Amino acid sequence: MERSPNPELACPVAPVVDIVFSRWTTPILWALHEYGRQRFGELERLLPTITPKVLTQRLRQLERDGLVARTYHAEMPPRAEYEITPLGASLGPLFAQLATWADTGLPEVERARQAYDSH
Amino acid sequence: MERSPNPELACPVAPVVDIVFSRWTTPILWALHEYGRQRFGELERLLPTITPKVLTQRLRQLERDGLVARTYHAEMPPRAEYEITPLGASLGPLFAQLATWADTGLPEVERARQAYDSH
DNA sequence: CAGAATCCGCAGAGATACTG
DNA sequence: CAGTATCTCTGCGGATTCTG
Repeated sequence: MERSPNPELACPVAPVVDIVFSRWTTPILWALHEYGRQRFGELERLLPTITPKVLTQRLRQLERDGLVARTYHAEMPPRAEYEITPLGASLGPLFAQLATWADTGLPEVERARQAYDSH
Repeated sequence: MERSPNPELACPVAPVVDIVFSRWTTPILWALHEYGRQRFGELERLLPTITPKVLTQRLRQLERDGLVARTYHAEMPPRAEYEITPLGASLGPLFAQLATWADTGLPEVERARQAYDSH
C-alpha cells in the first residue's frame, strides 16, 4: 500500500466537507429537506439568527453546487422559492447516519470533555 | 408534526459538524485511521501545509472530545504519540459513506458549477 | 522533538441601512 | 418581498521565536 504524500488532499472526505459542511449549509439543507420548498422569508423565520446577507450567500453557493434549486417569480411583490434538488436529497441517508451517530456519539463526547476539563 | 422554531438547533446534524468537520479535523482523523499511531512530527510530515500551532490546537480539541488519544513520553528527546480512540474509529462507516457519496456526488457538483458559471 | 508564546493579516460573520 | 451595499469586528490561521 503506497503512502500518499498528502492525506489532506488524498483524504476523500475533505472535498465533500467544503461543500456540504461549511457554515450554515447543514441547517439550510435540513430545513428544506424537512419542511419542503420554502420562500426566502420563510427560511429567515426558520433560521432566526442568520442574517439576510449570509442566507443569500449560502443559498447562492448551494445553488451553484446543485444542491438547492431557486425559482424566482418577478411578481409584485416578488417571490423566490428554494427547494432541495435530487442531488441535495441524495445526502439524506448521510445525514440520517450522522444523526444516528450523534445519538450515542454526542453523549460520549460530552463525557470525554468533562473528564478532560477536570484534568 | 410540530414545527420546531429553530432548525439550526433542532437539526441533529449541526452539533456533530462542529466536532467532526471543523478545520483540519478530517485530514487528521483520516491520517490516524489510515496509518495508525503517529508521532507529532510524523503527522506534520503527513500534513505538509499545517503549522505546528494549528496541529497542536486541533489535536488538543480532538483529544478533549475523546476522538484521539495522546501518550506522552518525557524522554530525551521527548516523544508524543497520537492514535485514534474507539469513539473516533466509530466514525469510520460515516467517513466511508461520505467517500461513497463523493464518488458520484462530486462530479455532479462539478457539472452543476460549470453549468452555473456559464449562466 | 514537541510544543508554547507572541504578533499579525485577512476572510468571513454579523449588524445596519437601503433598493427594485 | 427579496435581496444588495457598507461597515465593523472577531477568530482562524500563518510566520516567527523561544524552551524543557
